[in-house]
Amino acid sequence: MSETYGIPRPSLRRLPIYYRHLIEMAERQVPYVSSKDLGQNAGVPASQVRKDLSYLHEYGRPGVGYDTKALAGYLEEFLGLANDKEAILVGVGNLGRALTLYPGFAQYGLQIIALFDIDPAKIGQTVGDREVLPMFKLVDLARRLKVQMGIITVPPHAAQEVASAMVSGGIKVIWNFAPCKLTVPAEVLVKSEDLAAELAALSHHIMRRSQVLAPATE
Amino acid sequence: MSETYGIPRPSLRRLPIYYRHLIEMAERQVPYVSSKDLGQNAGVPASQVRKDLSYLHEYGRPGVGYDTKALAGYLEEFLGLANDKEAILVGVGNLGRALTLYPGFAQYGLQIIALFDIDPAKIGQTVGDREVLPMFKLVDLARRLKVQMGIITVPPHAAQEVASAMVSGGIKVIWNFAPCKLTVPAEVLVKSEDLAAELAALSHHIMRRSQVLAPATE
DNA sequence: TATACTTTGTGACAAAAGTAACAAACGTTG
DNA sequence: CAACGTTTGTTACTTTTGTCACAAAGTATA
Repeated sequence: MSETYGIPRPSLRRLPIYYRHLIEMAERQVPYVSSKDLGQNAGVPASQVRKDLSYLHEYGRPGVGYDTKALAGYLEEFLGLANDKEAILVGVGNLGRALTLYPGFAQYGLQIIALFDIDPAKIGQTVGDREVLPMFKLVDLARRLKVQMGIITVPPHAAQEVASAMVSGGIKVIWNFAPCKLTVPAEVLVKSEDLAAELAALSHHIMRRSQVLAPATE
Repeated sequence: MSETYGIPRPSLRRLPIYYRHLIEMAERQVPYVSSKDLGQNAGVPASQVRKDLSYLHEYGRPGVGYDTKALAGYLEEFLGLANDKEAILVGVGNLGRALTLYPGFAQYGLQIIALFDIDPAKIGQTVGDREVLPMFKLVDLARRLKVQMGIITVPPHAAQEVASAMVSGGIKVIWNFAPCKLTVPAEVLVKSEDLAAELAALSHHIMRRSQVLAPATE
Protein backbone atom coordinates (compact mmCIF):
# COMPACT_ATOMS: atom_id res chain seq x y z
CA MET A 1 0.00 0.00 0.00
CA SER A 2 3.01 2.29 -0.09
CA GLU A 3 2.27 2.91 -3.72
CA THR A 4 1.76 6.47 -4.73
CA TYR A 5 -0.76 6.51 -7.53
CA GLY A 6 0.75 3.48 -9.18
CA ILE A 7 4.44 4.09 -8.67
CA PRO A 8 6.41 2.74 -5.70
CA ARG A 9 7.74 5.39 -3.40
CA PRO A 10 11.43 4.54 -3.82
CA SER A 11 11.01 4.75 -7.57
CA LEU A 12 9.28 8.09 -7.30
CA ARG A 13 12.16 9.44 -5.29
CA ARG A 14 14.66 8.36 -7.91
CA LEU A 15 12.85 10.06 -10.77
CA PRO A 16 14.10 13.57 -9.92
CA ILE A 17 17.65 12.24 -10.02
CA TYR A 18 17.09 10.84 -13.49
CA TYR A 19 15.42 14.07 -14.47
CA ARG A 20 18.42 16.10 -13.44
CA HIS A 21 20.77 14.00 -15.50
CA LEU A 22 18.47 14.18 -18.49
CA ILE A 23 18.40 17.97 -18.30
CA GLU A 24 22.15 18.04 -18.18
CA MET A 25 22.45 15.77 -21.19
CA ALA A 26 19.84 17.75 -23.07
CA GLU A 27 21.92 20.88 -22.54
CA ARG A 28 24.87 19.03 -23.98
CA GLN A 29 22.76 18.14 -27.01
CA VAL A 30 22.92 14.43 -26.28
CA PRO A 31 19.90 13.03 -28.11
CA TYR A 32 19.61 9.69 -26.30
CA VAL A 33 20.45 8.47 -22.84
CA SER A 34 20.71 4.81 -21.89
CA SER A 35 19.52 3.24 -18.67
CA LYS A 36 23.13 2.36 -17.94
CA ASP A 37 24.06 6.01 -18.17
CA LEU A 38 21.18 7.12 -15.98
CA GLY A 39 21.97 4.38 -13.50
CA GLN A 40 25.61 5.31 -13.15
CA ASN A 41 24.67 8.88 -12.47
CA ALA A 42 22.07 7.92 -9.91
CA GLY A 43 24.07 5.17 -8.28
CA VAL A 44 21.63 2.38 -9.10
CA PRO A 45 21.84 -0.53 -11.55
CA ALA A 46 20.57 -0.02 -15.07
CA SER A 47 17.84 -2.58 -14.51
CA GLN A 48 16.51 -0.43 -11.69
CA VAL A 49 16.28 2.54 -14.00
CA ARG A 50 14.43 0.55 -16.62
CA LYS A 51 12.00 -0.81 -14.07
CA ASP A 52 11.39 2.64 -12.62
CA LEU A 53 10.72 4.08 -16.05
CA SER A 54 8.50 1.17 -16.99
CA TYR A 55 6.02 2.34 -14.34
CA LEU A 56 5.60 5.52 -16.35
CA HIS A 57 4.77 3.74 -19.61
CA GLU A 58 7.27 5.88 -21.42
CA TYR A 59 9.29 3.69 -23.65
CA GLY A 60 12.82 3.86 -24.94
CA ARG A 61 14.24 2.36 -28.08
CA PRO A 62 16.16 -0.89 -27.83
CA GLY A 63 19.71 -0.47 -29.02
CA VAL A 64 19.47 3.28 -28.65
CA GLY A 65 18.16 4.41 -25.29
CA TYR A 66 15.66 6.98 -24.17
CA ASP A 67 14.99 10.17 -26.06
CA THR A 68 16.59 12.76 -23.83
CA LYS A 69 14.22 15.63 -24.33
CA ALA A 70 11.10 13.53 -24.54
CA LEU A 71 11.83 11.70 -21.30
CA ALA A 72 12.90 14.87 -19.51
CA GLY A 73 9.70 16.51 -20.61
CA TYR A 74 7.61 13.57 -19.52
CA LEU A 75 9.27 13.45 -16.10
CA GLU A 76 8.80 17.17 -15.74
CA GLU A 77 5.13 16.75 -16.41
CA PHE A 78 4.76 13.67 -14.27
CA LEU A 79 6.46 15.33 -11.32
CA GLY A 80 4.60 18.55 -11.92
CA LEU A 81 7.75 20.61 -11.97
CA ALA A 82 6.53 23.05 -14.57
CA ASN A 83 3.38 23.91 -12.64
CA ASP A 84 3.64 26.70 -10.15
CA LYS A 85 3.24 25.57 -6.58
CA GLU A 86 2.76 28.13 -3.86
CA ALA A 87 4.02 27.66 -0.34
CA ILE A 88 4.16 29.57 2.89
CA LEU A 89 7.02 29.19 5.35
CA VAL A 90 6.79 29.56 9.09
CA GLY A 91 9.89 30.21 11.19
CA VAL A 92 12.25 32.78 9.81
CA GLY A 93 15.37 31.57 11.57
CA ASN A 94 18.57 30.66 9.81
CA LEU A 95 17.14 27.55 8.21
CA GLY A 96 13.94 29.30 7.19
CA ARG A 97 15.90 32.08 5.58
CA ALA A 98 18.14 29.60 3.79
CA LEU A 99 15.18 27.70 2.36
CA THR A 100 13.46 30.91 1.35
CA LEU A 101 16.49 31.93 -0.66
CA TYR A 102 17.37 28.45 -1.93
CA PRO A 103 17.63 28.77 -5.70
CA GLY A 104 16.86 25.11 -6.39
CA PHE A 105 13.25 25.47 -5.35
CA ALA A 106 12.23 28.10 -7.86
CA GLN A 107 13.68 25.90 -10.60
CA TYR A 108 11.20 23.21 -9.64
CA GLY A 109 8.23 25.54 -9.61
CA LEU A 110 8.04 26.29 -5.90
CA GLN A 111 7.17 29.84 -4.95
CA ILE A 112 7.40 30.74 -1.28
CA ILE A 113 4.84 33.51 -1.29
CA ALA A 114 4.67 34.41 2.38
CA LEU A 115 6.78 34.16 5.52
CA PHE A 116 5.54 34.01 9.09
CA ASP A 117 7.13 34.22 12.50
CA ILE A 118 5.99 34.55 16.06
CA ASP A 119 8.85 36.86 17.05
CA PRO A 120 7.67 40.50 16.95
CA ALA A 121 11.21 41.60 16.22
CA LYS A 122 11.19 39.66 12.96
CA ILE A 123 7.77 40.76 11.77
CA GLY A 124 8.13 43.41 9.12
CA GLN A 125 11.62 42.32 8.14
CA THR A 126 12.05 41.23 4.55
CA VAL A 127 13.77 38.13 3.23
CA GLY A 128 14.31 38.18 -0.50
CA ASP A 129 11.50 40.66 -1.18
CA ARG A 130 9.05 38.90 1.08
CA GLU A 131 7.90 40.53 4.26
CA VAL A 132 7.63 38.52 7.46
CA LEU A 133 4.01 38.45 8.61
CA PRO A 134 2.54 37.82 12.06
CA MET A 135 1.13 34.38 12.74
CA PHE A 136 -2.46 35.50 13.13
CA LYS A 137 -2.60 36.27 9.43
CA LEU A 138 -1.66 32.73 8.43
CA VAL A 139 -4.98 30.90 8.35
CA ASP A 140 -6.82 33.58 6.43
CA LEU A 141 -4.05 34.15 3.93
CA ALA A 142 -3.61 30.45 3.25
CA ARG A 143 -7.34 30.08 2.73
CA ARG A 144 -7.70 33.08 0.45
CA LEU A 145 -4.75 32.20 -1.75
CA LYS A 146 -5.41 28.45 -1.68
CA VAL A 147 -1.81 27.80 -0.68
CA GLN A 148 -0.75 24.25 -1.52
CA MET A 149 2.22 23.69 0.75
CA GLY A 150 3.39 24.72 4.19
CA ILE A 151 7.03 24.65 5.21
CA ILE A 152 7.81 24.46 8.93
CA THR A 153 11.18 25.68 10.20
CA VAL A 154 10.35 26.49 13.80
CA PRO A 155 11.72 24.87 16.96
CA PRO A 156 10.11 21.51 17.70
CA HIS A 157 7.99 22.70 20.61
CA ALA A 158 6.16 25.13 18.32
CA ALA A 159 5.83 22.87 15.29
CA GLN A 160 2.55 21.15 16.14
CA GLU A 161 0.79 24.45 16.69
CA VAL A 162 2.05 25.73 13.35
CA ALA A 163 0.98 22.54 11.61
CA SER A 164 -2.51 22.82 13.05
CA ALA A 165 -2.76 26.39 11.86
CA MET A 166 -1.71 25.29 8.39
CA VAL A 167 -4.36 22.59 8.40
CA SER A 168 -6.93 25.20 9.43
CA GLY A 169 -5.77 27.24 6.48
CA GLY A 170 -6.56 24.37 4.15
CA ILE A 171 -3.00 23.33 3.44
CA LYS A 172 -2.73 19.72 2.35
CA VAL A 173 1.03 19.16 2.10
CA ILE A 174 3.42 20.03 4.92
CA TRP A 175 7.20 19.95 4.60
CA ASN A 176 8.43 19.76 8.16
CA PHE A 177 12.00 20.57 9.14
CA ALA A 178 11.34 20.52 12.88
CA PRO A 179 12.65 17.37 14.57
CA CYS A 180 9.35 16.10 15.92
CA LYS A 181 6.23 14.21 14.93
CA LEU A 182 3.22 16.13 13.68
CA THR A 183 -0.34 14.98 14.13
CA VAL A 184 -2.59 15.98 11.28
CA PRO A 185 -5.76 14.69 9.60
CA ALA A 186 -5.28 11.73 7.30
CA GLU A 187 -5.81 13.73 4.12
CA VAL A 188 -2.82 15.94 4.92
CA LEU A 189 0.57 14.71 3.77
CA VAL A 190 3.51 15.41 6.06
CA LYS A 191 7.04 14.95 4.81
CA SER A 192 9.59 15.41 7.56
CA GLU A 193 13.20 16.33 7.01
CA ASP A 194 14.81 15.41 10.30
CA LEU A 195 18.39 16.62 10.06
CA ALA A 196 19.20 15.85 13.68
CA ALA A 197 18.05 12.26 13.22
CA GLU A 198 20.08 11.93 10.03
CA LEU A 199 23.07 13.20 11.92
CA ALA A 200 22.48 10.68 14.68
CA ALA A 201 22.45 7.85 12.15
CA LEU A 202 25.65 9.19 10.59
CA SER A 203 27.11 9.47 14.05
CA HIS A 204 26.68 5.75 14.46
CA HIS A 205 28.66 5.16 11.29
CA ILE A 206 31.44 7.42 12.46
CA MET A 207 31.67 5.57 15.76
CA ARG A 208 31.69 2.15 14.17
CA ARG A 209 34.24 3.29 11.65
CA SER A 210 36.72 4.48 14.22
CA GLN A 211 36.19 1.31 16.21
CA VAL A 212 36.90 -0.77 13.16
CA LEU A 213 39.99 1.20 12.31
CA ALA A 214 41.33 1.11 15.84
CA PRO A 215 43.32 -1.98 16.82
CA ALA A 216 41.14 -4.74 18.17
CA THR A 217 41.11 -4.98 21.93
CA GLU A 218 40.19 -8.62 22.28
CA MET B 1 23.92 -6.06 2.18
CA SER B 2 22.08 -2.99 3.34
CA GLU B 3 22.89 -3.95 6.88
CA THR B 4 24.92 -1.51 8.85
CA TYR B 5 27.00 -3.47 11.27
CA GLY B 6 24.16 -5.80 12.09
CA ILE B 7 21.24 -3.43 12.15
CA PRO B 8 19.05 -2.75 9.10
CA ARG B 9 19.29 0.76 7.78
CA PRO B 10 15.61 1.67 8.26
CA SER B 11 15.82 0.53 11.86
CA LEU B 12 18.95 2.57 12.45
CA ARG B 13 17.20 5.65 11.17
CA ARG B 14 14.31 5.16 13.55
CA LEU B 15 16.51 4.86 16.61
CA PRO B 16 17.11 8.62 16.94
CA ILE B 17 13.36 9.15 16.94
CA TYR B 18 12.95 6.70 19.78
CA TYR B 19 15.87 8.33 21.54
CA ARG B 20 14.27 11.73 21.38
CA HIS B 21 11.07 10.47 22.93
CA LEU B 22 12.97 8.67 25.64
CA ILE B 23 14.83 11.84 26.55
CA GLU B 24 11.56 13.69 26.76
CA MET B 25 10.03 11.05 28.98
CA ALA B 26 13.13 10.94 31.16
CA GLU B 27 12.82 14.67 31.73
CA ARG B 28 9.25 14.09 32.83
CA GLN B 29 10.50 11.47 35.28
CA VAL B 30 8.64 8.66 33.52
CA PRO B 31 10.54 5.54 34.60
CA TYR B 32 9.33 3.16 31.90
CA VAL B 33 8.25 3.56 28.29
CA SER B 34 6.38 0.91 26.33
CA SER B 35 6.91 -0.02 22.71
CA LYS B 36 3.36 1.15 22.07
CA ASP B 37 4.23 4.56 23.41
CA LEU B 38 7.43 4.78 21.40
CA GLY B 39 5.63 3.60 18.32
CA GLN B 40 2.87 6.17 18.54
CA ASN B 41 5.42 8.90 18.87
CA ALA B 42 7.43 7.66 15.94
CA GLY B 43 4.49 6.77 13.73
CA VAL B 44 5.28 3.06 13.51
CA PRO B 45 3.57 0.02 15.02
CA ALA B 46 4.69 -1.20 18.41
CA SER B 47 5.93 -4.45 16.92
CA GLN B 48 8.26 -2.46 14.73
CA VAL B 49 9.74 -0.75 17.77
CA ARG B 50 10.27 -4.04 19.53
CA LYS B 51 11.91 -5.54 16.48
CA ASP B 52 14.18 -2.53 16.08
CA LEU B 53 15.22 -2.68 19.71
CA SER B 54 15.74 -6.41 19.56
CA TYR B 55 18.66 -5.82 17.19
CA LEU B 56 20.39 -3.95 19.99
CA HIS B 57 20.09 -6.77 22.52
CA GLU B 58 18.76 -4.34 25.07
CA TYR B 59 15.81 -5.90 26.75
CA GLY B 60 12.68 -4.49 28.30
CA ARG B 61 10.52 -6.03 30.97
CA PRO B 62 7.30 -7.75 29.92
CA GLY B 63 4.27 -6.08 31.44
CA VAL B 64 6.30 -2.97 32.22
CA GLY B 65 8.20 -1.64 29.24
CA TYR B 66 11.69 -0.33 28.72
CA ASP B 67 13.65 1.46 31.41
CA THR B 68 13.59 5.01 30.15
CA LYS B 69 17.00 6.16 31.29
CA ALA B 70 18.74 2.88 30.61
CA LEU B 71 17.46 2.66 27.05
CA ALA B 72 18.13 6.32 26.36
CA GLY B 73 21.64 5.86 27.65
CA TYR B 74 22.17 2.76 25.56
CA LEU B 75 20.89 4.43 22.40
CA GLU B 76 23.07 7.42 23.10
CA GLU B 77 26.06 5.14 23.32
CA PHE B 78 25.07 3.02 20.35
CA LEU B 79 24.57 6.07 18.16
CA GLY B 80 27.69 7.70 19.54
CA LEU B 81 25.88 10.88 20.43
CA ALA B 82 27.92 11.56 23.54
CA ASN B 83 31.23 11.36 21.70
CA ASP B 84 32.48 14.53 20.16
CA LYS B 85 32.55 14.45 16.39
CA GLU B 86 34.37 17.14 14.52
CA ALA B 87 33.29 18.37 11.13
CA ILE B 88 34.30 20.96 8.59
CA LEU B 89 31.80 22.68 6.37
CA VAL B 90 32.43 23.98 2.88
CA GLY B 91 30.17 26.56 1.30
CA VAL B 92 29.19 29.43 3.54
CA GLY B 93 26.00 30.39 1.75
CA ASN B 94 22.63 30.63 3.41
CA LEU B 95 22.32 26.90 3.92
CA GLY B 96 25.89 26.57 5.17
CA ARG B 97 25.34 29.34 7.66
CA ALA B 98 22.07 27.80 8.81
CA LEU B 99 23.68 24.42 9.40
CA THR B 100 26.64 25.99 11.16
CA LEU B 101 24.31 27.69 13.59
CA TYR B 102 21.80 24.83 13.87
CA PRO B 103 21.46 24.13 17.59
CA GLY B 104 20.37 20.52 17.14
CA PHE B 105 23.79 19.43 15.95
CA ALA B 106 25.74 20.42 19.04
CA GLN B 107 23.24 18.46 21.13
CA TYR B 108 24.21 15.35 19.23
CA GLY B 109 27.91 15.89 19.64
CA LEU B 110 28.71 17.49 16.32
CA GLN B 111 31.21 20.32 16.36
CA ILE B 112 31.71 22.25 13.16
CA ILE B 113 35.25 23.35 13.77
CA ALA B 114 36.08 25.09 10.53
CA LEU B 115 34.35 26.76 7.61
CA PHE B 116 35.62 27.08 4.07
CA ASP B 117 34.57 28.99 1.01
CA ILE B 118 35.98 29.79 -2.39
CA ASP B 119 34.60 33.32 -2.45
CA PRO B 120 37.35 35.80 -1.39
CA ALA B 121 34.68 38.15 -0.09
CA LYS B 122 33.57 35.57 2.46
CA ILE B 123 37.01 34.55 3.64
CA GLY B 124 37.74 36.15 6.96
CA GLN B 125 34.09 36.60 7.85
CA THR B 126 32.95 34.84 10.96
CA VAL B 127 29.87 32.69 11.47
CA GLY B 128 29.18 31.90 15.09
CA ASP B 129 32.75 32.48 16.23
CA ARG B 130 34.23 30.50 13.38
CA GLU B 131 36.24 32.23 10.74
CA VAL B 132 35.78 31.36 7.09
CA LEU B 133 39.00 29.93 5.68
CA PRO B 134 40.25 29.71 2.10
CA MET B 135 39.93 26.38 0.35
CA PHE B 136 43.65 25.73 0.04
CA LYS B 137 43.87 25.24 3.79
CA LEU B 138 41.31 22.46 3.79
CA VAL B 139 43.36 19.34 3.10
CA ASP B 140 46.09 20.16 5.57
CA LEU B 141 43.73 21.23 8.33
CA ALA B 142 41.58 18.14 7.92
CA ARG B 143 44.65 15.94 8.06
CA ARG B 144 46.19 17.62 11.06
CA LEU B 145 43.02 17.64 13.12
CA LYS B 146 41.85 14.21 11.93
CA VAL B 147 38.46 15.64 11.04
CA GLN B 148 35.82 12.94 10.88
CA MET B 149 33.10 14.55 8.79
CA GLY B 150 32.80 16.93 5.90
CA ILE B 151 29.63 18.88 5.17
CA ILE B 152 29.13 20.16 1.64
CA THR B 153 26.83 23.11 1.03
CA VAL B 154 28.21 24.44 -2.24
CA PRO B 155 26.46 24.64 -5.62
CA PRO B 156 26.35 21.29 -7.41
CA HIS B 157 28.98 22.13 -10.01
CA ALA B 158 31.57 22.63 -7.26
CA ALA B 159 30.60 19.72 -5.05
CA GLN B 160 32.75 17.00 -6.60
CA GLU B 161 35.88 19.08 -6.29
CA VAL B 162 35.12 19.77 -2.65
CA ALA B 163 34.43 16.11 -1.99
CA SER B 164 37.74 15.12 -3.56
CA ALA B 165 39.56 17.63 -1.39
CA MET B 166 37.86 16.22 1.68
CA VAL B 167 38.93 12.72 0.68
CA SER B 168 42.49 13.99 0.27
CA GLY B 169 42.21 15.39 3.75
CA GLY B 170 41.40 11.94 5.10
CA ILE B 171 37.71 12.55 5.72
CA LYS B 172 35.71 9.35 5.74
CA VAL B 173 32.12 10.58 6.10
CA ILE B 174 30.63 13.24 3.85
CA TRP B 175 27.25 14.86 4.41
CA ASN B 176 26.33 16.29 1.05
CA PHE B 177 23.64 18.93 0.63
CA ALA B 178 24.46 19.65 -3.01
CA PRO B 179 21.95 18.13 -5.43
CA CYS B 180 24.36 15.92 -7.32
CA LYS B 181 26.14 12.60 -7.17
CA LEU B 182 29.61 12.41 -5.65
CA THR B 183 32.24 9.91 -6.69
CA VAL B 184 34.48 8.86 -3.84
CA PRO B 185 36.54 5.82 -2.85
CA ALA B 186 34.56 2.90 -1.48
CA GLU B 187 35.73 3.42 2.10
CA VAL B 188 34.20 6.90 2.20
CA LEU B 189 30.55 7.13 3.18
CA VAL B 190 28.47 9.76 1.43
CA LYS B 191 25.04 10.67 2.77
CA SER B 192 23.22 13.04 0.47
CA GLU B 193 20.42 15.33 1.53
CA ASP B 194 18.83 16.27 -1.77
CA LEU B 195 16.22 18.90 -0.94
CA ALA B 196 15.42 19.67 -4.55
CA ALA B 197 14.71 16.00 -5.23
CA GLU B 198 12.52 15.76 -2.16
CA LEU B 199 10.64 18.77 -3.38
CA ALA B 200 10.18 17.19 -6.78
CA ALA B 201 8.68 14.09 -5.20
CA LEU B 202 6.38 16.26 -3.08
CA SER B 203 5.51 18.18 -6.20
CA HIS B 204 4.15 15.00 -7.72
CA HIS B 205 1.89 14.53 -4.71
CA ILE B 206 0.61 18.08 -4.96
CA MET B 207 -0.20 17.62 -8.63
CA ARG B 208 -1.97 14.32 -8.11
CA ARG B 209 -3.87 15.72 -5.16
CA SER B 210 -5.30 18.63 -7.08
CA GLN B 211 -6.19 16.30 -9.92
CA VAL B 212 -8.01 14.00 -7.54
CA LEU B 213 -9.83 16.88 -5.90
CA ALA B 214 -10.84 18.41 -9.19
CA PRO B 215 -14.08 17.11 -10.77
CA ALA B 216 -13.50 14.14 -12.99
CA THR B 217 -13.44 14.96 -16.67
CA GLU B 218 -14.40 11.58 -18.04
C1' DT C 1 20.80 -9.35 -46.42
C1' DA C 2 23.32 -11.62 -42.80
C1' DT C 3 25.91 -10.97 -38.66
C1' DA C 4 27.39 -8.87 -34.64
C1' DC C 5 26.46 -5.40 -31.18
C1' DT C 6 23.43 -2.60 -28.04
C1' DT C 7 19.78 -1.75 -25.31
C1' DT C 8 15.15 -2.28 -23.91
C1' DG C 9 11.01 -4.34 -21.28
C1' DT C 10 9.62 -7.77 -18.43
C1' DG C 11 8.92 -11.91 -15.85
C1' DA C 12 11.09 -14.82 -12.47
C1' DC C 13 13.65 -14.69 -8.50
C1' DA C 14 15.97 -12.96 -4.18
C1' DA C 15 16.42 -9.93 -0.48
C1' DA C 16 14.75 -6.76 2.69
C1' DA C 17 11.42 -4.64 5.46
C1' DG C 18 7.18 -4.48 7.76
C1' DT C 19 3.15 -6.77 10.22
C1' DA C 20 0.71 -9.87 12.99
C1' DA C 21 0.23 -13.18 16.36
C1' DC C 22 1.26 -15.54 20.47
C1' DA C 23 3.60 -17.82 24.33
C1' DA C 24 6.12 -16.33 28.18
C1' DA C 25 7.08 -12.89 31.68
C1' DC C 26 5.69 -9.54 34.79
C1' DG C 27 2.81 -6.72 37.86
C1' DT C 28 -1.55 -6.00 40.21
C1' DT C 29 -5.61 -6.91 42.58
C1' DG C 30 -8.72 -9.19 45.25
C1' DC D 1 -1.87 -17.22 45.62
C1' DA D 2 -4.90 -17.35 41.63
C1' DA D 3 -6.77 -14.77 38.03
C1' DC D 4 -6.43 -11.03 35.04
C1' DG D 5 -4.52 -7.44 32.22
C1' DT D 6 -0.24 -5.64 30.22
C1' DT D 7 3.87 -5.88 27.57
C1' DT D 8 7.76 -8.18 25.86
C1' DG D 9 10.73 -11.11 22.37
C1' DT D 10 10.36 -13.85 18.61
C1' DT D 11 8.62 -16.56 14.96
C1' DA D 12 6.06 -16.95 10.89
C1' DC D 13 4.13 -14.52 7.35
C1' DT D 14 3.09 -10.75 3.94
C1' DT D 15 4.38 -7.05 1.32
C1' DT D 16 7.58 -4.34 -0.86
C1' DT D 17 11.72 -3.50 -3.15
C1' DG D 18 15.64 -4.73 -5.77
C1' DT D 19 18.32 -7.82 -8.99
C1' DC D 20 19.02 -10.88 -12.65
C1' DA D 21 18.52 -12.85 -17.00
C1' DC D 22 16.94 -13.13 -21.49
C1' DA D 23 13.98 -12.70 -25.61
C1' DA D 24 12.81 -9.11 -28.62
C1' DA D 25 13.88 -4.94 -30.96
C1' DG D 26 16.74 -1.91 -32.76
C1' DT D 27 21.34 -0.26 -35.03
C1' DA D 28 25.62 -0.74 -37.58
C1' DT D 29 28.64 -2.99 -40.70
C1' DA D 30 30.21 -5.73 -44.17
